[in-house]
Amino acid sequence: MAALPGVRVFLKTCQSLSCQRPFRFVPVQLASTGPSRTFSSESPKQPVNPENETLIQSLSLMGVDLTMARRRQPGVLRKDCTNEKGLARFLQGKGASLKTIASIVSRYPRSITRSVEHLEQRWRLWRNVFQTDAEIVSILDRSPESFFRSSDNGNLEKNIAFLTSLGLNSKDLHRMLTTAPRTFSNSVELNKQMVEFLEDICAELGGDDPEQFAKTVIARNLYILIRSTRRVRANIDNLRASLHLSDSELLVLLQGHGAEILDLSSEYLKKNFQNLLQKMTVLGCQEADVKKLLIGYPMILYIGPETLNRKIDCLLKGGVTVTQILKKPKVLDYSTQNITERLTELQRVGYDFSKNGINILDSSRKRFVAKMEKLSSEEGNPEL
DNA sequence: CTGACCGGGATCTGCCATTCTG
DNA sequence: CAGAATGGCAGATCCCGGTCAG
Repeated sequence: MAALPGVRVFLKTCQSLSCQRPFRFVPVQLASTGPSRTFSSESPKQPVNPENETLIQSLSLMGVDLTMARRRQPGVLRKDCTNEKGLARFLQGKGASLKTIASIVSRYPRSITRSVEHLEQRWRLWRNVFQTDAEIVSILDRSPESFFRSSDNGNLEKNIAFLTSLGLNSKDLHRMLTTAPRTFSNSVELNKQMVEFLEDICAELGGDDPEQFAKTVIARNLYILIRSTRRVRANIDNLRASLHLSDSELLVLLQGHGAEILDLSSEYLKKNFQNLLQKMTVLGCQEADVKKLLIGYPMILYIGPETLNRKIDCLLKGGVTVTQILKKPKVLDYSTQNITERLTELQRVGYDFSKNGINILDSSRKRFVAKMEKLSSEEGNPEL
């Protein structure tokens, strides 16, 4: 937990921040020497500590949304020493537009407290994973917090080393830092906890290669490391309980597509499961059918109750049977809109699902269109 | 060539609560 | 104590195409 006080001290001392003091604004406080005065007049403790006017102006000039910044990290706006100019120059040098920079500072004001040395070091570390500055800029634009929330570069370095040591290759790391950049701001301890947790799960379930297991789960679900072990555990427990899975069945599921739903909010997962069970029961399915469905296609739990029901109803109305859905649940992967359109088109040409199956619903748009063209032309020349 | 099977790619932040630190 | 750092949460799919057996 105690993450290297030494590193932090070091970083602190080498920050060369530009100091802008609102020299003449402070005295208000200092002047209040008379104890009685201070006591009575300051009762509504509005300006405990006033904002740094010079800083405010500087930010304003940069186009920073002060209302937003104030709402997010009011303390930053009161600081005497900040580095907004250095930050702006630095980011510009990396190819960020002024608008992007303003947006970054608006959304994560603390970014202006980082020194250029610190920024350069952090950037270098990110460049271990990314090939270009542009990639990093686009992520900062998306999620400034991921880059700036932690000032601990040592920790970041250790994270990269740790994640690499798990056997994640550079492609995995790249995807991870792209899609779940927060992972790299977690303390290594936190990330280790999750990995150990996964390894324990594997061992508990009688798996023989916990490390491989953890790696597989993480590679399959890059969001795992920004979730709490509590959540992941709840999801695993729920899956096991609701599906009545044996240890080995569960192990297989988690290493397979089951991994992809582990990061869902556990309440959401539970709700979706209950809805699915109910829906399928109403449609005449046995629990065993549902279990098989889920083992074969866990991603179905990703779909919210309303969407799922709508899709299923839509398919049924279009002439698809429950049995066909059970056999080819991947058709639920597509949007209701997409499904509806295809069903309509298929109906128009008299496509027979009972004869041809429903695989046609699970194909890319390009392939579907090509197929439809063929069907229509055959309709035009019946002798073919 | 065709279709079934399968895996992969995109996407996922912004806020609040708690704990640490000077 | 203020501010910094860190942990945790809610939100909620869709689509494409390589490959291989037939």
